[in-house]
Amino acid sequence: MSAYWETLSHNGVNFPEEYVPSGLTIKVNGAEAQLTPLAEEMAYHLAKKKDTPYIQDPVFTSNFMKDFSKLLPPAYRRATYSEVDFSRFFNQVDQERADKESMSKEKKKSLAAKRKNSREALKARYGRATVDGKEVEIANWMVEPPGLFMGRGQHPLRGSWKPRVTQDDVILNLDEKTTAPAGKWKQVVHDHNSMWMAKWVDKLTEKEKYVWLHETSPIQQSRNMAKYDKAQAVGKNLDRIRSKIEEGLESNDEVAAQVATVCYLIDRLGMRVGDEKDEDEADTVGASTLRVEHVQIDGPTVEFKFLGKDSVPWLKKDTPPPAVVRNLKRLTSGKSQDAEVFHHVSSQMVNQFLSSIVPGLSAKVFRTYHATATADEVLHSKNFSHAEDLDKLYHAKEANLAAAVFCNHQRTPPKTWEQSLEKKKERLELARASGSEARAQKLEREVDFYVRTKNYNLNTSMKNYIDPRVYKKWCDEVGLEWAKVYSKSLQKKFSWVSPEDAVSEPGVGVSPPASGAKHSP
DNA sequence: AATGAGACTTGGAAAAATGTTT
DNA sequence: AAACATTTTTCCAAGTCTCATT
Repeated sequence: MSAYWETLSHNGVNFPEEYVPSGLTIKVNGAEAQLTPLAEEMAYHLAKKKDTPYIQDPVFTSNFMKDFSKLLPPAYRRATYSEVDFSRFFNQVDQERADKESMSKEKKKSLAAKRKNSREALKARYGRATVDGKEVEIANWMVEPPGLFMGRGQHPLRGSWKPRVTQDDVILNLDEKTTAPAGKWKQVVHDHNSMWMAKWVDKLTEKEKYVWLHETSPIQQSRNMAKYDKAQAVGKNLDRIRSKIEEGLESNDEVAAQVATVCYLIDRLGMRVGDEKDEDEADTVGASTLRVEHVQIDGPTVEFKFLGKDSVPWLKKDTPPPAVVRNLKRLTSGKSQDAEVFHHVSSQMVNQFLSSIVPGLSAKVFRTYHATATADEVLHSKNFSHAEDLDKLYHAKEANLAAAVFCNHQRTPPKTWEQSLEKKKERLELARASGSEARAQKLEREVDFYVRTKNYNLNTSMKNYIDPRVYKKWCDEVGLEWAKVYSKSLQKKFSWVSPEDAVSEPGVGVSPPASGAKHSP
C-alpha cells in the first residue's frame, strides 16, 4: 500500500457543547426522583422524540430505560418505562417548540444568522486541513453529539444511549512535524496510508467512526473518478464476465456453482453482495446471505423478497436462465426457511472470483455500472435537439429515476404526500378548465412524475451511482447547462469532470485532482 | 486460507435552505 | 410577508471490501 499524503496538518476535531442541566425531575410510580446531569440529558433527548413513532416502540423505550435507570437512585433502578413520568420534560420540549413558533420573523432570522456565524467560526478553525501544502475542506469536522441511537428498522439497540465522545477517546492522524492540538488525545498517529483525519470507537455500537476530507479534496476527487473508471471496465468486459459466470453456474464444484449463482443475482438483479452481520444488528441480507424464506420459485419465475440495506424492502421477480433456477431449487429444497441459500459462499469468495476475471473487480461495481448504463440509455432514448430546457430537465430526471429504480433506492413518502397530490391535481383541473393547454400539459407531467417517484429517493443515484460524465456529455449534446442537473454540492463533488463548469468558491474545491491517485513513496 | 478489525463508500431521514402560493 | 411546498444539505447509520494477522 502506498501513501495518500506526504504532509498533513489540521486543528483536531470540534466537540459538541456540554449539556447544561436545568434541574428538571421525573416521577417514578408517583414519587419524585432527582436526576444526575447525565440522566437529565438522556431524559431530554427522549422528550425530543415525544411526537414520533419511536416512542411508541417498546424496544426503543425499554432500551432507553436499560441505560437510563442505571443512573437513578438505587430504589428506582428496576423502574420500567411506563412507571416513569417524564411529563416535565415533555412540557419543556413543548414549551421550547411553542417559543420557537411564536418568535418574530426578525428574531428567528437573527438567531439563524448567529448560529451560522458561530458555525463559520468553528469551521474556520476545525473545518480545514492542509494536505501536501494545499488547504482542503474537512467533511465531518464536528464530532457526533451524544444522543439516542436511531438505528434503522428493527435494530436491536434502537433507543439506547450513545455516550458522549471525549478528547481522550479520539485518535488523530497528523504528519510527524505537526504538533497535536492541546489536550490529552487517546493517541496521535502519522499514518500516511490512511485518509482519515481523526477517529474514535463509538461506545455503544463499538464501531469505528472517522473524520474524512471533503469530497472536493484532491484525494477524494481522484478516487471518485477512479471508481467510475472501474465501472466502465465492467462494461468493456461484460461479455467475458458473464460467460465466466455462466460457466460457473454449470460447475460440478459446489462452491463454484454457488458463487456463480450469487454473481448472477448481483449482475442481473442489482443485488448487493451482503456481508455477514452480527446478532446485535438489524436482520438484513444481500445476495450471498439470502435465506430460503426470501426465495419463491414458481416454475420458471423466481421471486426475491427480503429486507436489504437500511431495512428497505427489496422485491423483484425474474425469469432466470434454467441453470440458475436449477441451482436455486437445489439450494432451497430440503432446507429450513431460515437456512442460508448459499451456505458455502462468503462475500470475500464472490470478490475473489470477480477479481480473477477483471483485476480489481468487486460486487458493488455492478451497481455502479448498471445504474450508469441505465441512465445513459434513457438519456439517449429520445432526441432533444428542439426541446425546451424544462423538457430536457424532466428527461434528465427520468434517467435518474430509472437508475434509482434499478438500485432500489426507496424512501418513505412524506406525510403530506397525498394532500400534495390533491393540490397538484386541482391546479391541473383549473388549467384544463381555463383552456390553457400548455400549462395543463406541464402540470400533467408534474403529477405523473410525482406519482411515479412517490416511493423513490433520487439523491443517492445522482450522488453515488451515475457517472457524472454521462450527464455532462448529454448536457453538451442537447445544449443544457449541467448546473441545472446537479445541485451546487454535487457540482463541487464532480468538479473533476469539468472544472470550468463548477461553481467557484475561492481557494477550495475547483482545481482538478492530481493525476495519480496516490503518491509514490 | 480464513477471519475479523479497520478503512472507506453508500444510504434514507430529518433539518435547513430555497422557492412558490396565498 | 406569512404560509406552505419543494429542493438541498447534513447527519450518522449501515453497508462493502481489503489487508493484517493468525
